[in-house]
Amino acid sequence: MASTARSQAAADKRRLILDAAVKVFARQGFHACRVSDIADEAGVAYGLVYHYFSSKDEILDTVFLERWNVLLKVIAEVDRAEGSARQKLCDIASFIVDSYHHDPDVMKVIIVEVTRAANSFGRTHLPKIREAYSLISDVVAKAQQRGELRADVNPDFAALTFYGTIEQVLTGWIFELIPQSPEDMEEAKASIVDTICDGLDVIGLRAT
Amino acid sequence: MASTARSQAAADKRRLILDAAVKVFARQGFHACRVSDIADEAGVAYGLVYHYFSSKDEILDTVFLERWNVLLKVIAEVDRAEGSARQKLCDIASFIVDSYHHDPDVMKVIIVEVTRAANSFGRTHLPKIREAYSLISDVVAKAQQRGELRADVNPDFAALTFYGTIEQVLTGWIFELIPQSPEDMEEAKASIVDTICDGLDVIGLRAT
DNA sequence: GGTATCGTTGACTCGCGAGTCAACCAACCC
DNA sequence: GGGTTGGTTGACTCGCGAGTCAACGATACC
Repeated sequence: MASTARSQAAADKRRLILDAAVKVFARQGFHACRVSDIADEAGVAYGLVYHYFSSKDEILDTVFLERWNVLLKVIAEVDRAEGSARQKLCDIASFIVDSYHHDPDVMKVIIVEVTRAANSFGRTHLPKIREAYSLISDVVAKAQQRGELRADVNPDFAALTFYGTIEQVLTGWIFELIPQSPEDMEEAKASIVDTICDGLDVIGLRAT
Repeated sequence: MASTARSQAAADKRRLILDAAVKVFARQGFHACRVSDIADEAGVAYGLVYHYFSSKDEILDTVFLERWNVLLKVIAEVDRAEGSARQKLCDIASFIVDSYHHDPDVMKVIIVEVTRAANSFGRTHLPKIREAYSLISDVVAKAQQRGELRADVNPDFAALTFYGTIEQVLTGWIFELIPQSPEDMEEAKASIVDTICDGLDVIGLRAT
């Protein structure tokens, strides 16, 4: 109904600008780039950006929320499903790694400009970011109740470790500190979960 | 020799500005604050800041390097000392946690404005930051050779997990996501190492 | 006590880039 | 085909804040 040729074209333009913004943010960083860079990348006039978005900030907010809400939905679904804690954590890690594999730019922007940008957008979106921590914490807590995971680790702390490791791995890829071939990515999924669940100690050395 | 009353006073002023900058950076963030805020906080004239530092950036660089070099020295010393891997990792975690306990503002600035600021100062100081990863990786690798830690975990990956967890915990404290009484901090030291070394799984569930 | 040195001052410049706006144009409607 | 709506344009404004600089003042040295 609201889908005349005209309003469809408008929606496309908005998408076009959003996608261009992701590219530019990923390439130059949010603060280092100018709004004119986004307009140029999208091939539209400067002013049009302000027709679709009220500010430069709003563009980044939109990029972040669009993707983060998907992540939250996926984690919640994983939590509700049947399966072991290890499987669930693996599913979550896999989804994030696959997201990066599929579209490195969006993930780079989200992590570098929001999640890790504690003083600017990270602060604004702290509640949203905490939701993810909290959902992961739930997965751990439930598994502890089933006796599947050690009960003597604070589930919030476990969530911190799990998410922290994933973020570090993605950051490593983003800044080319660690290899990132498709095989490396596949391996990382397992490594993350194994390290978190099994620990670094050799078997048998484990403290009671 | 170079320690006339005058040059001593000059060194003190430099220190004064540096300390004021830490306070201001911690309170407002590097980008959000103005150089005049630093001058005000230090109780000196605007221009004097530029007598001691060539730019706003150089102030943050100085704050970061001063402290980070201490960290690198400590990790290297820990690595050289006798002791189990668990003890060494605990020493490193303790040093970082104690640093935060002793002077939260400096650590906040280092983490928020440099270490986590991947697109601005994090990029500039990447080599320095990597040194820390590399030193931690060495600690793990040596312990693996002694048969003390599992050999099937990439030591670089282990370093990522270890440092990532610590950074997340400090970030949690900085943004008041997790409790940070002196007892919490003491407990965190042990929790970090236990979780990393022992894993989340209940004993016996561990994969071969 | 005269003068060179160097710390200290704060008003000023200057470039940058986010956001505005008046005009323009193309599709749709009657 | 005249008019209305709504997308599109890009030159312009405007505030901000980093960095400059000319003048000032206190200490050291002879």
